Order: sequence, then C-alpha cells, then structure tokens
Amino acid sequence: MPSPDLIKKPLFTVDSVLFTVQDNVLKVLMVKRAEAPYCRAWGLPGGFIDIDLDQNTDMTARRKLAAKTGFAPNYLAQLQVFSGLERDPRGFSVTLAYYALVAYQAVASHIETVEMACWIPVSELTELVIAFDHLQIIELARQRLQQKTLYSMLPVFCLPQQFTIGQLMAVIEAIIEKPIQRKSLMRRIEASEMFEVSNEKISSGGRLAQLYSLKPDANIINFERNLSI
Amino acid sequence: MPSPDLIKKPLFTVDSVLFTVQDNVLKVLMVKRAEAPYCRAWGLPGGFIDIDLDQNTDMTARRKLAAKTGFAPNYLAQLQVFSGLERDPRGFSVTLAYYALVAYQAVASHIETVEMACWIPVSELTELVIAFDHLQIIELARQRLQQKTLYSMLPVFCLPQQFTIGQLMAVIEAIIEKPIQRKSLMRRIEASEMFEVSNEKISSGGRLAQLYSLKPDANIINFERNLSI
DNA sequence: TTGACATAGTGTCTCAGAGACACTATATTT
DNA sequence: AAATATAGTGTCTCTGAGACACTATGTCAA
Repeated sequence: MPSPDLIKKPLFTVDSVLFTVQDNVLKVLMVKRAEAPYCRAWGLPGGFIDIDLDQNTDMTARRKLAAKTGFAPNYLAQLQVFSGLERDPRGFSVTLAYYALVAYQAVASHIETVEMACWIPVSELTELVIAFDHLQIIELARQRLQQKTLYSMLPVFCLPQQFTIGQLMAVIEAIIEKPIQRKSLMRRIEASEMFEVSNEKISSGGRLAQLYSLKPDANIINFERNLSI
Repeated sequence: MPSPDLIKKPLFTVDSVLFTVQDNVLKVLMVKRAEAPYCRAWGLPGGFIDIDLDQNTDMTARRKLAAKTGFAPNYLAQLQVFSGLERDPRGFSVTLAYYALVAYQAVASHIETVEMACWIPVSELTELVIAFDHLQIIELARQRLQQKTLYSMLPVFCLPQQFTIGQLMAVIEAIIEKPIQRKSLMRRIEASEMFEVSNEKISSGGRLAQLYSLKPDANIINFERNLSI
C-alpha cells in the first residue's frame, strides 16, 4: 500500500509518437500493451522516468524508444503534456508526449515477440483499439509535424543520411498530404544553406539524381513563409 | 519521512510565465519566495497540482496565478517541460512551464504583502536573484512569444477588450523589439477577419482612433508569412 | 480663429519568395 | 534510335511585407 503522500501524487509518464515514412505513407510506431489497463490494446511506446537512468525526460523518451525498437530517433522534440482524471482509469495522470522522426527501418524483432512493436499507417489507426487518449496525442503530433513541414526541412529526419530531392519531396508530400512544387523545394534547399551536395549521384529510373546530406553542423532553420496549404 | 516509493518519484510542479506590456515595456510577473530553497529569491508563480482542485495542469496554472495576482490570464498555453537532477537542490524535478498573457493591471496587493508579486521588466531580470532555472524558462517563453507575434495576433491578449491599432502596434513593438509598419498591421487585421470595429472612437492626442475588439467567436489564426525580423 | 503639431489611416511602389508550368538534361527500356 | 521516366532550370504570375509619401482629423497654443 502506498503512503498517504503518494496517493495524492499523479502518475507521471513519458510517451513518444515516433513517425516514419515508408512507401510514401506516414506511419507511427505502436506497441501492443501486455499489462492492464488496456491490456492487448495498442499504445504509444513510453513509461515512467527512472531517476537513476535518466538525466531528464528526453532521456526517458529515448530509453523507452530504444527498448522497444532497438534504434534511436533522428529527431526528438516535446509535443505537449496531457493530464486529467479521465485519461487513465487508475486515476489522475500526467503524460509528457514527445514526437520523433526516424528514417524507415524494420523494428528489431529479436528483442521481443514480433507483435510487440509495429509501424502502423496513421490512416489505419482508427481500425485498432488504442489505449488511453493516445489517438488524440497522435493526431496532435501529426498536426504539429504537418505545420513544421510547411516552414522547415524537418522531414529530412525521415530520410537516410544521403538522399535525393525526389525522396525529400515524396516524404514531404506524404506528411502534408498535398503535392508540392519541386522548384519551391529546390529554392529552399539553396536558400537554407543547410545541405551539401555529395559527389555521388544515384539512379532512379531516369536521369541520375544528385545526393544531398545535412551539413554536419547544420541547424534546422525556419523559413519566413509557409508552403501553401 | 516519505515512503521509499516516493523518494524515487520526481517532484512535479507547474509554473507560469505571465507577460504583460505596460508603458511599452514587456514585463513578467515574479513572486518573492517565502520558503526554501531559494528563500527570498524571485521565482515564477506556480506550485504543485492539487488533484482535488485541478481537473488538469491548465487549471493548476490558472489557480496558482489567481492566488498570486487575483486575476486570470487572457491567454494561457504550454511552453515546455524542464526536468533534471540539477535544477532543484532537493533532487530530480520536473516542471511544466506555461506562458500567459494579460492586459496590464496592478497586482492585487490586498491578498498578501505588497512585495509578494510584482511586474518586472524582462530587461531588468538579470539584476535580480532568480530561483532555480526560472531565468532560462522566462527567456524561452520570451522567444516563443516573439515568434508567435511574428505570425499571429497573440499580442491582442496584452490589451483590454477594446483597443486601437496604435495600441496593438505599440504592444507588438514592445514584444519583438523592432518597429513595424502600421500598414502591415492594418492589412493583417483586415485579412484575419478576427476583429470587429466598434462604433466608438477615442482620443489619443491627434485624430480620433477607431476602437477594435476580437469577435466573440474568433479563433487566433496564423498568417502564412512572418513579419520581418 | 488659426496655424502648428500629433496621431490615424490610405495609396501605391518595390521586393522576396511561393505556385505554375513549359522547357532542357540525361538516364533506362524497348 | 525512339519512347519514356525522372532530374533539374527558366521565367511568369501572384500575394503579402516593407517603405514612405500623402491625406484626414483631432488637440493645443498663440
């Protein structure tokens, strides 16, 4: 039985919405829950802070993601805190949600059973039983990702270290669900000065495509205008 | 003495950076701490969630602000969570920081001693002893406020319900610390369709100024371009 | 009463960058 | 060699921010 003090403390957890783009489809990493509440439902990877292991909540998010998938996100940022009495049957709870991006790779299945962690297209989430308010959290994360895609180059974090304009364009279009102009993307790549051209080109069914990569020290800058919605 | 379980739990608090603009100066509400740690230093208004009083963390922020000032913010939004072992001498701590805007009004001094809560110009914060990492939190909140001011009408929440373009312009300039073009502001007011013209005008030392107010159901929209930095 | 001044608000030009889309370049496939 | 596919460029339009001169209308002082 917990102490009286403890009863008054809310549960505090850290959850992450890890996005990737595979085959031009935006997908989210979901984990099949093994414990109550919402046992056997799908939920976001996450858990409790471990004060001995985690320097801060960012580390909690990274540790939990690594435990479920075996890899580390290319980009990780805070989304928002969700709190309240209704969101967890155990009582008042507080969740710090992160959103993260990674270049597509298969989930390491050797860690746990194959069913444990899985990429799910965001458009198919409604067909599943989702734990807690995680569907809302994912929806908000998607909106934030879409917004940032309109005024930054965030989607590069869904690509491998070297990539072509065509790949970047495809990933952006998968995220914002609208076609964009290749020309606009080229202008932004030029203007941002964040990228360097490789001396390699790769084949893609037509003229060879120039490979680009993020400069080692590059900051992700924000443009002053959005792409059109 | 807390239970062994409790020792492992981080301290979780909610703090708010409440901004206002008075006499063309951006100010922050600071509270003089009465308890350790950082007794007698200045800190952000905030405190612990009270599960019996607060439906969620937003309510915690509002409750604590009301307790210190006697009024409610016009706008309140999450800033970011700050966490770690070093930020509080008592051990690992987690703070959810909010930022908020209010039209200037004197802090209700009847609630506590006059010195308890006080508007401090952000430019003068470095002259004070500030508790914890609250200076960093305020700095991040200021940056967020500046960014949002470039692409939204957020600064209206620093003004009374009815206001003139000149007042709005002054508040924006106090926040971003740059002059802006009245014409650009007029265009945005027109385009946003968020405001309605009053049938009153007020005197301001020259030609009478049109009074505007937010439409009752208006959402704060985001513009697709920033004002120039 | 009138003229100086202050603040409110408009007209209109320039400029940057997004959208559109035709055009060129260069690979693969048949 | 021709068809086709993808990469990349040239250039026009369009929107909205910046600049700034101009008009409008109030207050105040002589």
